Amino acid sequence: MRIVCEENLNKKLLDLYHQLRSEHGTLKWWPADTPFEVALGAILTQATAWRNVVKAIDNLKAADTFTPEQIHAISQDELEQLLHPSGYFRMKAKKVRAFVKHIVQRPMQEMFKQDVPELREELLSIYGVGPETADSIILYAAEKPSFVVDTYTYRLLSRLGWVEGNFHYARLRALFMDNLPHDVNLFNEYHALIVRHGARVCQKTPECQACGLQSVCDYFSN
DNA sequence: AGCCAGGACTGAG
DNA sequence: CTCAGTCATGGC
Repeated sequence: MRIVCEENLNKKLLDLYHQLRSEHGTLKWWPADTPFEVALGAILTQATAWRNVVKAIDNLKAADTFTPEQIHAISQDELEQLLHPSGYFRMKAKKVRAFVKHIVQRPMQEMFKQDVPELREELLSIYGVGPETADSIILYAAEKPSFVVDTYTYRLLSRLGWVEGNFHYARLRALFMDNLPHDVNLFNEYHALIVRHGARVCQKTPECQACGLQSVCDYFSN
């Protein structure tokens, strides 16, 4: 992946942000009540529709198995059954177990005392936590400025013609973080808007030649 | 009836 | 390091 146009990326990224906001409003993510629920959702939503994640989380709540300690106490088989509707349930159970094992020994609030680079490294060291999951936890649970990138982000920028080539997480994240103020609320809303845009608006229809959001397409087509 | 969803890990070249 | 294969359910 390479960045096509380097100049004025700062302004372009802010313009795109405001276009998305005018289209979708203010979202104030993440759909969860606690930092642990954010992390759980971040792992469960890997390559999975959010509606299926909700089913799994509801199962955990209904079984009164929703604290790190409670999840840590049950078996792999039991966890697999509860996570079943979220897909990849064997892998997800393994990942969730690795995560709770880590934070039972070292609570999230302790981890969150670190700065972003150290916190990110620690999260990445946990089995099942890759770059997007780590950044989601940092931004939406720890509330520290680490930009979250996903396939929707790549599609949008790719269709706008700002990047070319294969998806590259680190370069895409750097594109945002090197050209925007490190503001938690800005990063929060920006990623949320991109996902909302991608999931609800940007369909792969023939008429969607660019990104699918008409105002964005119109605005950046000149 | 396919196609694909807010990825990460593994092994091969 | 780059990349295909693997994991799996449920909604449209």
